[in-house]
Amino acid sequence: MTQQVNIELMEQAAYTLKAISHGTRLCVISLLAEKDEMNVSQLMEELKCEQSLLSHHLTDMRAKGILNCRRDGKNCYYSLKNKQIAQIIDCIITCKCTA
Amino acid sequence: MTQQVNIELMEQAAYTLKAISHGTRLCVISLLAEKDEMNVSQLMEELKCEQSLLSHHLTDMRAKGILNCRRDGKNCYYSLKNKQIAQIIDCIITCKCTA
DNA sequence: TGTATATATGAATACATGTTCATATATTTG
DNA sequence: CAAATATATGAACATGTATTCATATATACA
Repeated sequence: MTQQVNIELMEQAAYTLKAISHGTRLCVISLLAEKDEMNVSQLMEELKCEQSLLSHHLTDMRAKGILNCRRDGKNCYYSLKNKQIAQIIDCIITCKCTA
Repeated sequence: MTQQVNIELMEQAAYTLKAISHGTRLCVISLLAEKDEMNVSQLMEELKCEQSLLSHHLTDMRAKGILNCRRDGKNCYYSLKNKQIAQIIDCIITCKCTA
């Protein structure tokens, strides 16, 4: 009586996917995949995103285990908890191209 | 003056990601990656998902270019437009394990 | 200690997505 | 053609997510 799909596992995957399914958030991931670490001001500048809004995005992604944060003086440096997550971006783009 | 991230591209990627970021939808993708084609009744049975709700999910994923649909008599058979999309599931699961 | 800078937080609102229910449509078969 | 089966659709409602705005907190520095 083995299941064909592990529904629980898919729910977990969906939880993480939801947390990154947003233009700005994918941009953050893409940038952090390249630069390893960036502080909020740098991200704001790069993404032309308003301070508070960006902060909400970052805080949420951090809460959901996607980002790490380290404070250095006045600045907070964010980084990817697991760089592999950036592969998802390539994966979807490839899918659309191959479609 | 080259951009560091292609915001447009990330928005497009987010559009597709949003369309699959749901437990049931990931289950559908996972099943179709294995079985190539399944009709709505088979999916309903496998996923214990109510007819109308499943139909909405399928119709939307089809509209967003993720699924294909072919009618054969009374049945509609769904399939993945591009099997590569199933890699996203493995990708996230791996990310969480490696994290 | 007061002021400036960097970032976070909370509440309110706006917007999007998921779910349900009733009903419509397409196909097959008697 | 009427009934049964498989699936889709639309409207209403519920729920979740994004955005804004005002304000709080943390750190550095004069």
